[in-house]
Amino acid sequence: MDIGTGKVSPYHRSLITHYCIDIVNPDYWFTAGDFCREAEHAIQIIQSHGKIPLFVGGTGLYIHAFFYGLAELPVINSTVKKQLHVELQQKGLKALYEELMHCDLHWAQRIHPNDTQRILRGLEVFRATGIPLTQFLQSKHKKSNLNILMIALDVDRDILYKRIEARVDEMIRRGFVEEVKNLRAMGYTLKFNSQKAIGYLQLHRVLTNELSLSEAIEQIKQETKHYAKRQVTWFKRYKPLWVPPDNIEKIKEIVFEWLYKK
RNA sequence: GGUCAGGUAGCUCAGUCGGUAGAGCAGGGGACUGAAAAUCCCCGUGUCGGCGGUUCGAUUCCGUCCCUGACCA
Repeated sequence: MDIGTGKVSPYHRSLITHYCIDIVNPDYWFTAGDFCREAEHAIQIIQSHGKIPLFVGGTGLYIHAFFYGLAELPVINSTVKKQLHVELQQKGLKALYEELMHCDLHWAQRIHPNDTQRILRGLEVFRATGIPLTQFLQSKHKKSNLNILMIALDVDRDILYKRIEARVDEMIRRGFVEEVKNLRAMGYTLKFNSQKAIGYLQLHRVLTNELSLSEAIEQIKQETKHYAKRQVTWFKRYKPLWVPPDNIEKIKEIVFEWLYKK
């Protein structure tokens, strides 16, 4: 999964060591917890070389989980998850939400009755452990020892959206469809979570004749714009330093100023 | 040229038996504790094509003109 993920090129990777890339296969159910452990490990290596780690990316939950803590939670048995999906089909979401109100009222009140994913999460934790999710959440540990500088790239929305469209067109040009064909040939179909990522999902549907290529491209562009908007919402919350992305000198200046102040 | 069907929110369309209108999508804002490139919440005034007429009152009825589409010449 190189093209559709916008993975850093081998050339750039030869210049700067990147961590947490190519660490799992497409059949692995990667989680925020996995990310925190991998990132922690990477940080230790980087710091042992006397260097400063840079987190680069846009997955709001992963960043949040790493810097602001994640509760200690056991891995939930996948049969519990599968059972819940079956029940969702049979009984409907309302029934599951009502069950959640009985086993974890605090969680149920915190989330919206339409929020399928969080309803399932609350139930799977309770069913697997007998303990409400909200009780686990009280035990999170903060990484307060970290001194971080958060920089966010500030681009006008209409320019951002135009760049997203160009980026998707470029991915297609570079052989994104072929990449998904190859994944299918290796057995990586939509039953794997990794294949539900923006772009992969739509192209799998093209290859099963559920979508035309042009429809898929439009959808990928649209979904990416929505995603970018959600990322901006995450970042705003941390009150980062917003910098013009093309002004490298300005960014360097900010970073050095921060380093010396430290 | 004629007949018919349309012209309503950025787009696709509902609707008003006459009391100035609402859905989906797009767009904007927000939430976010192991699926997160996910999941979900909130936000809808627009000469209802133009001009006349009828009416207390017209986007709605009538006339006329303009535009689009289909069909007939």
